[in-house]
Amino acid sequence: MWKSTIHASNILQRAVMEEVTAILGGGIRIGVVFQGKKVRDDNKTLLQTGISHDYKLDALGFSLEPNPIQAPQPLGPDCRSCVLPYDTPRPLTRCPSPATVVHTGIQQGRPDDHTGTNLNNFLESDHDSTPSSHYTALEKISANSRALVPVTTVNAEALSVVPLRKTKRSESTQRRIRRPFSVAEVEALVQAVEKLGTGRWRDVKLRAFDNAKHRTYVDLKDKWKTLVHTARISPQQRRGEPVPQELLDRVLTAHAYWSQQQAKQQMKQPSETYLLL
DNA sequence: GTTAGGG
DNA sequence: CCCTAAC
Repeated sequence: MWKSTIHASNILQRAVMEEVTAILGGGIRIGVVFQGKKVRDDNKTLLQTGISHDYKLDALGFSLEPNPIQAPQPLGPDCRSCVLPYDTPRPLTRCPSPATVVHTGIQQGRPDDHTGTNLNNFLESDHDSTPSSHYTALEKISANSRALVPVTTVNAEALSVVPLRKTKRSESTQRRIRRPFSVAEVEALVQAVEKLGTGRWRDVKLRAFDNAKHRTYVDLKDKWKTLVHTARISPQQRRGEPVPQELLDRVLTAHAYWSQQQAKQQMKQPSETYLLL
């Protein structure tokens, strides 16, 4: 009976949680959340987002984020343990960079590229172990610092229901910081997959990202999944540093090749399971 | 520990 | 990215 209530509260709770947790150290920002998804103010209108002012307003929520200048900064390279012992709503435990200030001009352009351009055996091994790098914060800030607040009509009810309770994972595992793949990394991934296929991520990792501590084979597998998707959508729908079309083409080619390859292998070994039956 | 997929 | 069922 109270399903709808739970739903609404979950959305807001999660929204607040995510914002307060992942962006600490970022700039002050008021993000709008719709159906559990943050609404990017990129170039999409509320309408395009699905929010059309009269219904589903209960699915709208907002989130407030701490100002970077005020955000605590007594954190060292490893701040995974700076969490409050109590069920506080996600304390400021990130490792933001104090000196990092919003570069109002970075909007779409990413300050990312800092990775060597040597494709063959690039492999970054240093600047990756420091979560305090400003990239994350900068990205978020530059991405959308223009606070938009069309949350006027939000039901006071829905808001009041927000548990604002303890955040799961709080004490334990801190969500890893976002690290967009550079074109160089994509190049290495593609090259490795073309050679090893899409079912040996462990090997792909060892082959092309052996010294990239922050890239696990699961990450590579996930990245490949998004690359295939990216290659299929229109260039206009893609985000982040554009990946050379040439690479995306190779992704589709390799994906098609290994897909058939995988199908053939399953044809020869229908699993000895029922050979035993 | 590694795969494979959904969340 | 995370979470995890399967293996």
